[in-house]
Amino acid sequence: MTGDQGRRRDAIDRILDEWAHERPDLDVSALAVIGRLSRYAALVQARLDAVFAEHGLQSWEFDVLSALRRSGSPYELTPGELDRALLITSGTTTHRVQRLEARGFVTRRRDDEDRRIVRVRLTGTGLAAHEATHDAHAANETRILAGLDPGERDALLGGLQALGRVLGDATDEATALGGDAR
Amino acid sequence: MTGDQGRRRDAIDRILDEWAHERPDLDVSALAVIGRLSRYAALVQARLDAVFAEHGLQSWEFDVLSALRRSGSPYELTPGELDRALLITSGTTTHRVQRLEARGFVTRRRDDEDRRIVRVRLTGTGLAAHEATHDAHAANETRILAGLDPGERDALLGGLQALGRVLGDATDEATALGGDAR
DNA sequence: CAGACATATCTCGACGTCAAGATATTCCGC
DNA sequence: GCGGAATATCTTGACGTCGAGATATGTCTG
Repeated sequence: MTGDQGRRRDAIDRILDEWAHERPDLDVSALAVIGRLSRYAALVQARLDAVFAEHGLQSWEFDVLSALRRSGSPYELTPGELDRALLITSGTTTHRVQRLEARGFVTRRRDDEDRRIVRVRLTGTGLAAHEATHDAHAANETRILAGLDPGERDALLGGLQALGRVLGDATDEATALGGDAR
Repeated sequence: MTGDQGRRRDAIDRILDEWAHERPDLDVSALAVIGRLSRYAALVQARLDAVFAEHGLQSWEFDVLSALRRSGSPYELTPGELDRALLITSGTTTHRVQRLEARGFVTRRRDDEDRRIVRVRLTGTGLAAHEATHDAHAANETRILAGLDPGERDALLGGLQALGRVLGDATDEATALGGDAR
């Protein structure tokens, strides 16, 4: 039902073949989707990492800088906001911010109104590091998808949007860990 | 061009909105795809992890057991084959196999013909652990996708297959790290 | 206004992974 | 059959993340 006539066989096809041989009774159609989602996300991430590395950044560094940048002037968020934006735990945020502070990319200061709150703010250096990397990163993302024809690309986007709906990824249901967008 | 009329807005839409406000000149259409790919892969993984945890397994444990199981009787692979099947480094494989051996799920032995090679074999206990978890896992994957209508699901699968082609994920080009399929 | 609860951040220890290189074994060309 | 290259696995140290809980501050209720 999914017309893979003539398509080049990939690593997931081989896994499906193995299951078909070992357990022909199984329905592997969900695996065909979820296996690819997982695998291709990892392959794409590796390609993104390569460009970040060329600019002397780790993915996690770019993620934080990007979250601050897109929040708009004065490029400032609290650790809690970073937790939620990046789907990471608070301990991870503390650690990330410490290292970005050490590189001079952000500053930290207590809020005076509510002294529980910390304000993490992009420095000029941090903004410059983001700017210097962002164009190459965006071009990289565009290049990765350039091999898709418009129909395929729309299908992928539409399918992912539907998946997002199913996963309940709407404003702040904030269930889980890992992953992010830059 | 991608008709998101009436679609519920998700976390990626909010990120795109922020960029549209901060840098209206940017083309964020690739981010709309790749951001979702990354985020949803992580959200799906969290759901899979939950079922593995109910069965006393970590994802990485199930991954290894599954690779051995689907390889067919005698359920035996070398560490190198596991590296390639699971997209992990050899050091990680050594570590994983040691811990699975400690749990009694696999055995390790040197090959007699070629003493560089190790044979990692599923034990009865390991096979049982896989069997006990596999059905729930498969049902979980099916359930995650159950909210998609057939057209959406085909679009997602087709889009991912096209992406796989673009990423060059064909037999053993083995570029990168992370991710896997179960 | 005291006490209980809520919120925000940080600390600590454990874990899984990677990258680079060490070791052991086999293959190959001469 | 010897020496160097190739292959397979393991070792080591560093790193990023998590989960649970500690600390500090703020809010609300009676």
